Amino acid sequence: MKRTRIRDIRNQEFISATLSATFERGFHAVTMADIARKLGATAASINYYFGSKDRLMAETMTHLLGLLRQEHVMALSQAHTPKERLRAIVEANFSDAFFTPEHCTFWVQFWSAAPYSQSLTRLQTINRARVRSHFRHELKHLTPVHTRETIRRLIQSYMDGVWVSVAQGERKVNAPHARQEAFAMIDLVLR
Amino acid sequence: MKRTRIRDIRNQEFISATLSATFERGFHAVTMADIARKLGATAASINYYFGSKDRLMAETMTHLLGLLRQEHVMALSQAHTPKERLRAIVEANFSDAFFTPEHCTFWVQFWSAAPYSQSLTRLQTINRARVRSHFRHELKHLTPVHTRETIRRLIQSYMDGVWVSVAQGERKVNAPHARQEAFAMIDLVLR
DNA sequence: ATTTTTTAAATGATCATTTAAAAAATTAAT
DNA sequence: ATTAATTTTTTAAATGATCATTTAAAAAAT
Repeated sequence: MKRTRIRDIRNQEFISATLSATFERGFHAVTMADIARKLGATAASINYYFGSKDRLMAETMTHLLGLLRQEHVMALSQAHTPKERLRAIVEANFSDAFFTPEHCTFWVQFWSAAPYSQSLTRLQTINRARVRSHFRHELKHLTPVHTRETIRRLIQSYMDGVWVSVAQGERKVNAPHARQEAFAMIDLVLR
Repeated sequence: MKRTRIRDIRNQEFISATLSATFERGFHAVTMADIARKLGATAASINYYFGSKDRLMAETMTHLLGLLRQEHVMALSQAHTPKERLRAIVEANFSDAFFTPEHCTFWVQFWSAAPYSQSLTRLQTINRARVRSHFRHELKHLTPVHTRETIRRLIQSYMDGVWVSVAQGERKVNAPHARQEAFAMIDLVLR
């Protein structure tokens, strides 16, 4: 009945602190102490809960992936046509909750680190396969087979690129506007 | 007359070694010793030539930026219409010499590190402003004003995204095919 | 009492950078 | 050319700083 209250709270808190500290200092420069300081805690307690910095980073990323999936599911519940379901993917990526400077920054740094870490590579592979498969499924109904993969890569690359430019601080973050531009992109690209 | 021969040779060699070692180990994980080892040299000699690791990284990036500009100028010399000049930007980004896994990887890691380094931010800002201005100039002749910025961002984000997916090892690198898909993208997007 | 959580301090490893000296290359003088 | 002096290049070793992680004990909670 009384299953681990504190532990869950700390997990959430440290993950939040990780996002915030990483945004400020960068994925590799950020130290355990930086993250702990955000909560007035100590680096040792992070290890008590997460075991290692690597695991903390991986769990933070897992948290973001979960959030993305959750936003996707939510958007999907309103969608009833293939085109709407395609737009639901875009809506999730550029949702108010998900499309923030902290998240974009963490994500881009994750891209940069993933190829050099077993556990991050695994997360990356799973997520990208999931999104790819959703795209393929919806595009089946929307575009002829010979252009399908080109169009899928175009849409996916576009979305990745937007994240890059946000992480670069180049674009003030405006989720509704990002969604609008992404929808315009889809309309251009699907005839 | 006898101006610095060795120095120029070493600069080139160390920059090459930096690209190669960074590709293997990652921007932040790679050590001076890793890079020096590629040449059978010693970390101290990198400092003799570059002064610091930061400067080495910045100069490596400067080298890549120079290569990109050079490819662009080359492609531009064959272009005679606005559309051709637009395509020249794309050609440079996906040219055989430039569009390699090593370069894409270094570039993505540069994106991730740039916001946290004065000197890298500077390089980043200058380069992106340059490319943006070329795009704007050519798009003036190709698309109505009210969609112009949206289309520019679309094309630029697409290109950035392709780099991300290459750095992810997700896409086997095939420069001619990348150019072809990018040209298809432009045609879709410009009516 | 017992278990869980937290911390201060110790540990140990890794590096970039500096230093001081050796090695190579270059120049100048015979 | 051959030496000798000078300058440039290279290195091994020292330095010093930074961290993640461990440990052992204290605090809090149950």
